[in-house]
Amino acid sequence: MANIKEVADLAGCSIATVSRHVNGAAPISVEVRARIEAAILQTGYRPSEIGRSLKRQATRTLGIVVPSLTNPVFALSVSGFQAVARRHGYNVLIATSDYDPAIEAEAVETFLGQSVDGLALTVCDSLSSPALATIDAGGKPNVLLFNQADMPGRQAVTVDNIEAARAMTDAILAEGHRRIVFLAGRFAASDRSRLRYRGFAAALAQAGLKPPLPLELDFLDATPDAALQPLLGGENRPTALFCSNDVLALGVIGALKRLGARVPDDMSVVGFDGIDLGQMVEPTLCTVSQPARAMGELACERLLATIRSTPEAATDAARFLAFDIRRGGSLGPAPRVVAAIGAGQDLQRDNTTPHNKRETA
Amino acid sequence: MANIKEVADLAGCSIATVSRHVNGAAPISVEVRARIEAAILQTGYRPSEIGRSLKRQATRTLGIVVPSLTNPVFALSVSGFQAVARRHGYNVLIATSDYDPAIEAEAVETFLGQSVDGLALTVCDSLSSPALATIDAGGKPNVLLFNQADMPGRQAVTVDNIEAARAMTDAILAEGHRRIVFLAGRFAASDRSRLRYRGFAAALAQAGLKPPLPLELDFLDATPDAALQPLLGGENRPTALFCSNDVLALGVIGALKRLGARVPDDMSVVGFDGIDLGQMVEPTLCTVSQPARAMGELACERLLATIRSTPEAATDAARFLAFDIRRGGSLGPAPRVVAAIGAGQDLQRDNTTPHNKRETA
DNA sequence: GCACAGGATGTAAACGTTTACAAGGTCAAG
DNA sequence: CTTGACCTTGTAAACGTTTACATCCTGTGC
Repeated sequence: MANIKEVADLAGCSIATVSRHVNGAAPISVEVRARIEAAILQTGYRPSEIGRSLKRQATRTLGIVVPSLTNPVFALSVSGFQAVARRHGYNVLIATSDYDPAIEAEAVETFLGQSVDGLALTVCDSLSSPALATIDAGGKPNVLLFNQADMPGRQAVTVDNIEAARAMTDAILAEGHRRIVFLAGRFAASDRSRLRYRGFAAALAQAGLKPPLPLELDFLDATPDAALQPLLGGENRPTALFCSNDVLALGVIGALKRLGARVPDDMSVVGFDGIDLGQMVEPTLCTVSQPARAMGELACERLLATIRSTPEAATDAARFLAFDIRRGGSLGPAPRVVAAIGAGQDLQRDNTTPHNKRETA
Repeated sequence: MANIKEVADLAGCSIATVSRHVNGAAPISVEVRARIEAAILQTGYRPSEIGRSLKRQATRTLGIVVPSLTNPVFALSVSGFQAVARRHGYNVLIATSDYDPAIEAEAVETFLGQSVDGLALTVCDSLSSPALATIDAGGKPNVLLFNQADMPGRQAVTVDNIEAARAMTDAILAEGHRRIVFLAGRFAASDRSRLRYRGFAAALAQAGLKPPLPLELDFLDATPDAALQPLLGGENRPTALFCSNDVLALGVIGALKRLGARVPDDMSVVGFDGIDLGQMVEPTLCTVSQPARAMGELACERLLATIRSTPEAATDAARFLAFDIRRGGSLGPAPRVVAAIGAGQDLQRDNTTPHNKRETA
């Protein structure tokens, strides 16, 4: 509201002097300083960052685009990103794409219009993202988050999705499972899902098994019961489900319970991400844990380093972070006798372990 | 990068004409239009929002401050807020206060410096918030989210926390519980917690019971086991716990299980917020559900209405939204025989309901 | 007594827009 | 032919800063 000119007039000096005082850019005589301070107090003057940005050609603002905030793994990374930005005096503009490449591109467009100093992105598909192309064209500092680098030189903060999924699949195989199905939420709209499936398929192939096609579930549908039903019948039903992320896995576990299946006795379920919630449910969720908050923090640090063109940043731009196969009650040994799940299940149980034994033991 | 002048020079016209074309503000002859479009394509020109903002004295940017993004109830509201903002062509700056009034105030300060057009806030304490005072001083459009209005005329999107907690407490009492403890996360840093406690205490008093003091847990501590232990011994232990929010409630349920208590047979637990996760765990969480996403959306709509000074907005500025007492398996009847919980519990059980009966029935 | 250093302040341009106002042109009505 | 209406375009000011450059003082060293 009050601008620098008002303050200057009130203090009886020029706007340059006020600016210098506000920025501590030059020594100001005590008398003038006192008058300026009084004027600032009286007018409630606050320097306009937009005036500054215009002059400085830098906004001290970063943009971050994620598919959604309702998946804790993204919320957590945004949280870390924002915390680091704040610590360095940067603001954060946020946008969610809802897994839609068009919205994603539009968000990037908007952010570029806002002259953000840099961008962090979790895109639907790093290989075909129009958003990424736009950014590259403009030469804005940027970093991928959760996506893997689509080209050499691209900064990316992520785990190796293929290797992680392979390791998790090996863990499932080690429990004796032989029929495992990969469930994906938004398979088409997530390159992470596809990479994880590749790791899954590779592990199965290495074990001499033919990997079944992934089954796509719309995980915005809170009750995937109907979609799951076909997996529960027959002698050849799967005994384990690899869900492409934890939110999906928790939804699937809930659906399985409603359908009368015990997890993990009748069906093992594993996820990917390592959200906290997975530790709170029973059985606890077996999953691939990635350090989401730290990833958001690191993405921000890399981005700031790039903006300040600290060369150190570029060094291991795309090196993978460590993941962790987190054991949990939702993965158990394959049942020795496989029975169809559903009505009449009680008669067919071959395992009478109490539900909570695993956790309270 | 490229600015309007470059485009104008390349197109052989004045910057005013380019501006008019970009904004569709006036008819442009076909030839000139073609030249301008070519120039824009060639230069990759994108109008600078910061130049616009300076001229227009409006940024089309909103700020939102919440305590954290890791609590789904806030993440969800931010998500709704951002979606509505986007739909109206507004950007969103985000900040998290981590329940610290100082950070909260600093964030508001920063946002004002950025000349946001309006602010949505979930403050620690609406009655003593320095941030709120700052905003009022500047006269910026603003709306509280989850906080109740601290003064007449303040816009606030929230449920009636006192009434909601009272209703939930009545539901607990109706199950026969007589010793109920209120557990709060960050009691000191959340006016919502305090209001909910007041409703809780009022309901108990009305039932002729003396409300015990609230027990404060640091819910950032993932394992509140030690803090909970004292509540589990003796004949006079509580049989129900009212947690001030769902995240805390889920943490408490997890801890209780580890400590050997069955929920709800040995101990009932209820929460507040109605996060989706509560429906995925077993037993499902009994809670007060508030429509977090819709609240974020409404907050944004109210804010935009205020910015455009549509009078309609001010009408029911602070009217409460409806809440919903969501039944769930975590609230059961009070045990007829109360036994201490811990080692040897198996011998003292007076209720042999299978763990999952409630859900699969 | 003079030159010069250095401190404090002012002047004005620049950053990228939008827009009031002015001006030029074309055309139709009188 | 003149007038005015209307369409298209240009000129220049304004938005709020920062900062190079200029200016004016004061004081010090010779």
